[in-house]
Amino acid sequence: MNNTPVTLKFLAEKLKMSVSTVSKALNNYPTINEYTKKRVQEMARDLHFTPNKSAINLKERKSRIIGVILPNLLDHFFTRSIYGVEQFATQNGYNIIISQSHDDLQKEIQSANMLLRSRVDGLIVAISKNTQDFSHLDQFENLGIPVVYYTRNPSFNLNCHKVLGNTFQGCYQATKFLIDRGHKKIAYIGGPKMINFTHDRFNGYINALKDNGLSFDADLVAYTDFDKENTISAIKNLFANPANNPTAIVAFKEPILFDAIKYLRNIKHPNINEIECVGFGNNSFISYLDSPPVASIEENPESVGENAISLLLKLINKEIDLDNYQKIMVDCKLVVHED
Amino acid sequence: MNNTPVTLKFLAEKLKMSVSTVSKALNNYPTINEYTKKRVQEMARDLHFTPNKSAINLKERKSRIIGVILPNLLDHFFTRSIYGVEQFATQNGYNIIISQSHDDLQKEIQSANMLLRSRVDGLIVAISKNTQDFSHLDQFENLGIPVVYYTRNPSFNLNCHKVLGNTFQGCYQATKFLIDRGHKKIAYIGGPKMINFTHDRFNGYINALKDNGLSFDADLVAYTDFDKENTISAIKNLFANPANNPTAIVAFKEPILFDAIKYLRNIKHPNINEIECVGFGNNSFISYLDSPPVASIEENPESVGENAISLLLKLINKEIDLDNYQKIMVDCKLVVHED
DNA sequence: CAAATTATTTCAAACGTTTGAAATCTATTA
DNA sequence: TAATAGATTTCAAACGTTTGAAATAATTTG
Repeated sequence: MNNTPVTLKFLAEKLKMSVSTVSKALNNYPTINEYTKKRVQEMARDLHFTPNKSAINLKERKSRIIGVILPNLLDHFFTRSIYGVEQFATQNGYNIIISQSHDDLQKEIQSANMLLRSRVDGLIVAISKNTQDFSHLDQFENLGIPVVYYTRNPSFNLNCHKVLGNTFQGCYQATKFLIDRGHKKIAYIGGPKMINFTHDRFNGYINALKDNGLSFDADLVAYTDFDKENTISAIKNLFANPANNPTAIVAFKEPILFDAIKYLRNIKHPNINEIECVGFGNNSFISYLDSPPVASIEENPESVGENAISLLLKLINKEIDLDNYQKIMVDCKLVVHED
Repeated sequence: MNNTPVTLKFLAEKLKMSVSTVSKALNNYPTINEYTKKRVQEMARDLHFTPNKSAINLKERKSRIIGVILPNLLDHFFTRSIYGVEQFATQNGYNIIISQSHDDLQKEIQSANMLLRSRVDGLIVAISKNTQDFSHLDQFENLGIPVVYYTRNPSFNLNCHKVLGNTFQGCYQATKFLIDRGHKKIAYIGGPKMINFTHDRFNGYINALKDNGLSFDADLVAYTDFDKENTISAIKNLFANPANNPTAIVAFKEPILFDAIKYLRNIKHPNINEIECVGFGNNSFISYLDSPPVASIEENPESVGENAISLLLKLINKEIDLDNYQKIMVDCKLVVHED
């Protein structure tokens, strides 16, 4: 229970020298005598001196903290992306404070304000489902604190920095893959229409069809808002009319496929073993499923995170101007599941 | 791009009053005139004054930040526990900095040092697999900063605060559940022997057997270190001798069961549909499996997290003495999967 | 209306650093 | 050996708050 905190002043008194000498010695200033440095550094080590970050932040007018706001940590996409952010941030001497909005605008505003008070040097944010107004985030840019939107972003607004998964390319590739495997009737199950990239993915699907001489059939397309009931009914519709009879499915998200597969097994669909599925996610539990998806669209969340923090750091270091808005697309990778 | 930061001084100049009046007005001091308060607060709002946390921390000698060190965020147990921690911390005006050790001691030491520099007011930690030496964590307590170990903890050391899942009770309950369903030959697949609660869980299993008049059979017990190959071979062993022929399995972790189920299906085990499994986890993907576990042992990670932060806050507020070591057990709940 | 209260505001130091400028010490040069 | 240059150390202000003590203003009292 060492009560007196070990500060520069404390070290200075012990060593009978001034606070500035101690500070400079620890920061390896060239004007400080080598022997003095050695003495100071040894004493600092022995007494477990730990520089007070608050004091440094106050003095340097920065915090070396990056704020991250995201909907939640239960979604593997986000936790994996955090991995990339943390890795890169730590390497560059930054810490991150993660704050979950739980897809609630009020909570997101609270988080933003808290991070503003903490004087974060930059912000990485995946907005909540119902963020329409951005004033709580705009305040950062108004103060010169860079903001990078990643994944979930204000799609209509071009005047912000964005790092996104190239969801068009991912969906295109997946559809093409199924076409190459001989499928002619490929169904598409999309996500909620208000989510940014619902459209991009759909376009990837459409374009792949067109580029490969398949015609688009509206009856092969369904949407779900991820609600289980909703998903099931979308799937039912898709298979209701025997004229459709898709032999393959591309899905917005893998869990949709899991529901689809379960449904098809339940109704004992005659072609269950021929139907091939691909979805966004690459969930590690796939290998335990009985009729697993043939492939997954891996969104490389770590890479998305790393690109976001890397861009943010460039903005912080003024290597890129704040108003020189960047948009970075991170390619997806099709992972084929052998068995 | 507002360049001059809005500080108390800035407000004071605008309002032609002293910095202390402004400060006290914002903090609602009773000695400050109501009208003055109103003027100050309005100006602060209009100019988007945001108090500088570094300055406050420096002055108050605390950070209102709680450090959390955990192995990783990919494990749902931890992300769910974070939910509880964050919730409770935010309610009490604390922020959390999460740092992943990736089960690497060096990284854990780094994280600890970083959090020490950040002058966290308290620490919650789930230690890495190979943490034997605790000096990097002991420094916190030496400085009077409370540390609460949760889940993964130094089992041999009683002189520390701990919040743990009641893994004995969970395993007991699960085994009892299977016994009540008529099983006589219940296998147990345990985790790595060096993990703290491997023993507790095993004891839960054993005690449930004994308390219900079943004799313990060493042939029905296997261990795995979670490595896939290792798990498979453990399962093989269990079913190799037809004399064993377990009709139920209790597993240390659900993924073990997934492997087991997959294996049994692969080898077309004759009693596949009669074998009932229970494991720790309550993974949401269970519902998609073809022969899913009959029940899950839900460890209530949110509650574990909440208990950890709640204890930590009591230690910070000196409602509990630092050396009055606490051990809190959070009960598990058996979740039966209907179908 | 001066003195005593009470209400309100301001002063000034402190928290723990950093850093340019000034001061001091040491060694070199003429 | 005094002047100069170079090496090293110290001074002092600043970062943005908080807060007890001191100062001032406004009000009440005798």
